[in-house]
Amino acid sequence: MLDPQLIRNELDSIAKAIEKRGTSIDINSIKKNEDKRKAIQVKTESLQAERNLISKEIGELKAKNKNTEELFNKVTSIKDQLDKNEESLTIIQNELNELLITIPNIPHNSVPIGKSSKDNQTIREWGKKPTFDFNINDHVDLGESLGLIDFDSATQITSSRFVVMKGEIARLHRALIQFMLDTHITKHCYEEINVPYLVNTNSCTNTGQLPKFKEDLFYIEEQDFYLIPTAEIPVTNIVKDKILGDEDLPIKYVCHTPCFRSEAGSYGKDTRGMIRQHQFEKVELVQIVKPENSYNVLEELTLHAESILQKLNLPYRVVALCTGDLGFAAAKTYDIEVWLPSQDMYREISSCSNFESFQTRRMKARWRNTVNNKTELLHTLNGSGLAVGRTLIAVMENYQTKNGDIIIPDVLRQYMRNESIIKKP
RNA sequence: GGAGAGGUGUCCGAGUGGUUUAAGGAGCACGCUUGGAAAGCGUGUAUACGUUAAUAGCGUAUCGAGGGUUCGAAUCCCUCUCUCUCCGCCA
Repeated sequence: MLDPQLIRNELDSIAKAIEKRGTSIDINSIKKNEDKRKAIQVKTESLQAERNLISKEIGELKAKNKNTEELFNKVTSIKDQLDKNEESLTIIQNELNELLITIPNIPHNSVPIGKSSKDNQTIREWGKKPTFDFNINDHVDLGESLGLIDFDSATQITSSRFVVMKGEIARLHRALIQFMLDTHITKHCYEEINVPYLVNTNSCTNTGQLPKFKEDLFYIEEQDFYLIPTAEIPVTNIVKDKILGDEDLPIKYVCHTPCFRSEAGSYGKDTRGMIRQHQFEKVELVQIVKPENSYNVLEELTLHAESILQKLNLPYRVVALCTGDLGFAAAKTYDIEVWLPSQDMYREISSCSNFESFQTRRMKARWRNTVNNKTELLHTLNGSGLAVGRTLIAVMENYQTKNGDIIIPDVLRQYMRNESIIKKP
């Protein structure tokens, strides 16, 4: 949600900024509704004030057993007016809110202008792409010939876009999670937390997944809960309705969860393998910070995610999303893309965003500024550190041998009984 | 799943229709007092929105959430929600 003050006073420049995303907002109906809202609200509040005053007088007179008929008549006519005003105020506020809640965040000045992912800007590349003197396999062939990845069973159990991992691959998957958590906890000073995987509507609205992107989520109608598509939702909502002190900040959480995405509208996309699943695991970094620090923190948080790839020695690049590719709630986003030899391209493995006060305004998450003692909205950031399934794919493909074995990266061996290779049986 | 009791400010806690403008206490902040501290005394101590040059005043809303009754609701009614206790079930 954007600042209502800004929307009121600088609607035109906001509209311009939003247009960079390739979406437009209905300035006229916002303006019209806002003017209407203001007029009705002022009128309603003054009627309420009048009513309160007279009601109090009635109370005082009654206490003295005096006649209240005159005041009674007066207040009755106010009440009729007030009822009408209150009713239309509620309607207009709801209408306005529905409009405002569908407006995306304003892109930061440093975000490159563009229409689609083609216009994203590569910021840096890291690592040396491996060369192979044999015909390489993708993770599907590798996993199936090892007998350790089983898509057929998953389809049988549930449907397509699910996977069963076994033995050393399941262990490697778990090793990645352990390694990521341990790194962020000990090297980058995040606090580990464990959160619910089912969330309510309000939490999803606060972080921006609702109301616009309901079709991307798995919904449990019975209880009106959603399966989380990312730990961002439960973790960020921890600060909902809180006023934090200077000493509480910054908040740095790392959280491992499964993520559930319906992937509606991606039929035919990445149908092979584990790239795009309905269920995958992710280690998520979330920071809640003072506004003045948020852009430095975005750089820092991105580096934290990158460091996992560096330690795994997986080649990657960092891309600044252009205005047209930016997510709904984000003001700025860096995607980290890992090298997948089988696809001969970089694929997204992390997305690090600064949401500024977009989410905290919906959440009412504030801190008390020690300089002026006023409450101010916090800034929120998050990034995958990293998507585990895709990291597993990258490890398998980049570390494969001619025999179809997988070399275990050095940093993971301590989690793998110090073994150095996953061999075919 | 069944039965019962609850949700009031930073915290504890009073409050069953009208000087409640949410009592009282604790905590915290500032001041007075003191050689210093404690005690004591005094003052202050929520959030959001509107109005405003203003973090001054004034107005409005908020006593778990939403709706209703009423001139007037923390208080009465309805729905939901969360917490606690007992029983049942259960990893």
